[in-house]
Amino acid sequence: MTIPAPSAGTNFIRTLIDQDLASGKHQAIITRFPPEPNGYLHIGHAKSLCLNFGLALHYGGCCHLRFDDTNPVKEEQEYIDAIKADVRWLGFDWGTHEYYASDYFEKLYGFAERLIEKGLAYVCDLSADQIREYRGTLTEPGRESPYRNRTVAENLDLLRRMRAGEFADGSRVLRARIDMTSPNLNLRDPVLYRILHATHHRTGDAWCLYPMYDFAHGQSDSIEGITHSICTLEFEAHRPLYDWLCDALAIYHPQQIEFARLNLTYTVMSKRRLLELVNEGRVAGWDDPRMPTLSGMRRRGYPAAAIRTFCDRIGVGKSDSVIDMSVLEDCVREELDRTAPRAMGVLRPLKVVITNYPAGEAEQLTVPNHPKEPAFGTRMLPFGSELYIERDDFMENPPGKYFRLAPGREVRLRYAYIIRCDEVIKDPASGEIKELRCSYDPATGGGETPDGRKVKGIIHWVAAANAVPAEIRLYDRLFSVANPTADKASDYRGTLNPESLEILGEALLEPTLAAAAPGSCFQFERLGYFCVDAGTAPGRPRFNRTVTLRDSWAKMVGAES
RNA sequence: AGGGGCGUCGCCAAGCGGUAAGGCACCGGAUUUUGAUUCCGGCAUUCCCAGGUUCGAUCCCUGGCGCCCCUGCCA
Repeated sequence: MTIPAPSAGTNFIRTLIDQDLASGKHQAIITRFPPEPNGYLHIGHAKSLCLNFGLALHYGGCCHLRFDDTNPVKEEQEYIDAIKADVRWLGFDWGTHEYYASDYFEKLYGFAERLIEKGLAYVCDLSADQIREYRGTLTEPGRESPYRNRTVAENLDLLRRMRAGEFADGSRVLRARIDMTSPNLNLRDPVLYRILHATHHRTGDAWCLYPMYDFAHGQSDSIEGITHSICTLEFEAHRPLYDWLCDALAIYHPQQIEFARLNLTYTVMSKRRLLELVNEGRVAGWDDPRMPTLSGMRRRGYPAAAIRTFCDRIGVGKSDSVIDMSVLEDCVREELDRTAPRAMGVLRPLKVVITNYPAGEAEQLTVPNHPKEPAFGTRMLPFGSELYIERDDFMENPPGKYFRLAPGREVRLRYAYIIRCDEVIKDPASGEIKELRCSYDPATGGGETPDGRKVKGIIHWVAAANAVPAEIRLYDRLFSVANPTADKASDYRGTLNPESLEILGEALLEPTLAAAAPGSCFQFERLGYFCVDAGTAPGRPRFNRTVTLRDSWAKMVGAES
């Protein structure tokens, strides 16, 4: 596994840590990545991963992987396994530092009793609806619960009986005793524990009492000695509670720091919505190549290194932002240009017969696997009298500046000869072009043009004789609008792009591609980067298009229409 | 409306009182057996607005305006 290089750029969090190190507040830093195992990781998590692990790498500190598993009704082992696989794939190593909030349940419960003993928490019998009523609103203060002044002894007794399973779900909760008039609603006696008779994926039925996020997260940070607890902006209003709890319990007090979560154009980034897309069958699963999940991107062919570069490039700040998808695609192209061997494949084949090439004969061309990197070596490419070219590379009535094949025109077959189109054969009934009759110039092999004539167009091709039939999946943006959730009046699903997946069943590839291993990535010359799908069947490969090449011709044509 | 944040180029983002980095996108041009890559050049007299302090302000002060988050026994 390649070791990710720590980011070169700086940000407000690094500035803050530099100060903490300089002032002697800390000698070393410990961060953590705290996913809840209730879904798969997405590119937004990658930002957090790169930040937290990157900081540890940069400062020679340590980053813990901690599962925030305090809600048994939503969490599953499947997600834990998937999350660990994704973190590893991204290139990060948590060593022995794999933790679970559920490992701290006993300790957390002890904290609860400590709070009660200090008169800082109480058992409340109000229903969920009543608690909401008592909480007040953004502008009006809340009212104190009638159970707020129970004695320490009574609270302790009740909490113990809650733990013992004497009460039904929802009948009682443990609350912090803070201030019902606080302008920060999180401080209006927040719920710390709720009763949940549910089987936990790790602790089984040992508990029927589960801590809320606010009473688990900061405490777990404290237990692990986290120095900088980095979370997203929406937890900003929780920070006063985070601080209050650490102080009330008189435990080690980590510093919570918030940053802006990642948003990407043409996709959604909430686990709830991604789960909906999966459950409603709008995509083929969490790892559908159109999904912004790490597993989806991996299947799509995005290299982990490209995702790390992306996270570096976008920076870390506190202002809400939406990153253009082109930034990610640029990172993917940059990485793949360096690392992907070249190959030839025809997506939508058009038959070409070379009339002056001896029928039945063939030759083997030796061609490079990378235009700039000799270390990639060479491979053999068969050439014969029957070939296939891309339908797009021929036009009967080409517009100006089109320099591919057209009747009477010449074009070079990449790494082979120059051919001229002599005849167009059509289906008499439909008028569809069935085949091209061309002649080749034997003197122009290997890139030679002895007479110095100019042939601007170079196209890719595949020899018919040994062509490998393949299925190619073309992906486009999942949504057809840049910000699917911007319009709060309508459902984001209405903006799903109906053309986000196009399946091409008749593609033809050069022979070497038949044996390509699942997951391996190639550049199909002039088309884009493609990777062998994880679910590919032997004998008939299935490729996913990772990303197209930049295409200034398409841009020019698109601009005119 | 109460509280907490944020506002520098189309999208991100440096900048921390001394006269606006960088990336993506976009537009030119060179090289090229991928209309790819690479390369070279262009792209904010201006930092949400208005006042003020200062020799000097994107950076400090005051007042506006705009956007985001908070009323789960989710995280």
